[in-house]
Amino acid sequence: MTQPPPPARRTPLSRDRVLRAAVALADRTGIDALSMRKLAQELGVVPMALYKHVANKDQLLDGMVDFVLGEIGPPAPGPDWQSAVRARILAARSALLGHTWAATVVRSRTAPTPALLAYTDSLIGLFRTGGFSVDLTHHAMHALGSRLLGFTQELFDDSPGPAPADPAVLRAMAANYPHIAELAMAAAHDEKSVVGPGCDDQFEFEFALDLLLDGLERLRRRGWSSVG
Amino acid sequence: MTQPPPPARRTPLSRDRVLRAAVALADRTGIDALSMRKLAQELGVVPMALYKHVANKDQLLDGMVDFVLGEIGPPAPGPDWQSAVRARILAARSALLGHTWAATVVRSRTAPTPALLAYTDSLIGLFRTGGFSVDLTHHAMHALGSRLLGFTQELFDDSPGPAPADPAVLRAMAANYPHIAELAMAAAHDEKSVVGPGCDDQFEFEFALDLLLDGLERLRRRGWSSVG
DNA sequence: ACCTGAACACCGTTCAAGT
DNA sequence: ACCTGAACACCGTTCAAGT
Repeated sequence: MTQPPPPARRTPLSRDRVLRAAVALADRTGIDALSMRKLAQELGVVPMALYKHVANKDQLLDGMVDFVLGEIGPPAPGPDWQSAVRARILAARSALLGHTWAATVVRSRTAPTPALLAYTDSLIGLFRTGGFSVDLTHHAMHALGSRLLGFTQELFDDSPGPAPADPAVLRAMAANYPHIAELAMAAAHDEKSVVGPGCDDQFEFEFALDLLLDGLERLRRRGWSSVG
Repeated sequence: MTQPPPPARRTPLSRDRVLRAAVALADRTGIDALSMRKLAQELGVVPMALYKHVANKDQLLDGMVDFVLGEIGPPAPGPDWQSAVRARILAARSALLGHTWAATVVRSRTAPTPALLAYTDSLIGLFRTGGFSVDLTHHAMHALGSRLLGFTQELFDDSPGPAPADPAVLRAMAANYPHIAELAMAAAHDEKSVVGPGCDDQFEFEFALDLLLDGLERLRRRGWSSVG
């Protein structure tokens, strides 16, 4: 006659709760350690329960991207298109930098999510109201690419390793790659660097961004057109 | 007394043979279908046999990248730094485009491989002999990033799907994302596009590349310095 | 000493059996 | 109708047993 105790159900699962847990888990343990099984365990739930709220893992990752993009906030009006676009891109950058895995996951997506479409649409709007033709806006969007979200793909991770390598190895490096060695030496002694010896990612990002935005402004003023 | 027939050994395994088979398999079946187990099967070998020639799968992928980079060929001298750099980057691009998986795999690598270091070194050399300071060269390399290898990360894949979607969906898209719709309409009707309606990737790549190279040349002429 | 089959510790997802 | 445990079809890699 005694009924079994009701299962100690936590607040019922929802898509939102699944996504929040996934973001938190990825923040804590890294994106490689995020699996459907571990996420289910985290939520005190059997793996298959997740599939009621996300169709599959790809859709989970899409949702996580949208969650982060939601932290960007609305565009702030600027005195001109260039500072408005610049501010918006840097806002996206700081949102993505808040989650170490975010840029990696965005890179792996191919289909746009609603938040990404909305963000893209707002940026196109900034160009158009700033006096860009449809044609030039189109090429500007392609030229900026992932930089619109505040990150870039570097050739390789050039942050200096924890310990300087074996001197013999270093000497061999310098002999084989003299130009790289010259750059590395200069960067290592760079006083202005914020992060100590090595490269200041934020400076490099803004340097490249301004190079592109300045170039685009020059084309706009010139009335550039790809069909001309 | 009858000896067992000698095992019908194919030419013995070597690192080079493993890498060539991996490249061929990835070319044929895509990078997602490339597993250590399938590669071993392709070579008529037990999976563990591969581990004598590559330490693990990461090192296999590194080797594959180096194989593709080896197809770039040596730098050709140009009349000026800008055309020399441009030609070298476009050569890298065409090498990578020969393997659909190459850009994806390069993106996933973090440590540089010998061929990538050699390529990077040669590009730095082109800047330096072209009159760039160490400082400006450093920032130029960061600004170009993966574009040095001839590819960029787009925000999302905007190539038009095979069939135009449900008209109701299209109308909803246009209502929610008016600026994107405007661009998409213009691109779809673009006569000059090489690939039919849609975007001409090669044009977009060169547009952005020239925007950056032109900007860098302007900085070089001005004697720009980050510590100034 | 060398080689390798079986095993380990995972995956994402399907599916049928249970309530 | 709903839920879920077990199973399926894979992974990369370790390791001990066999030659």
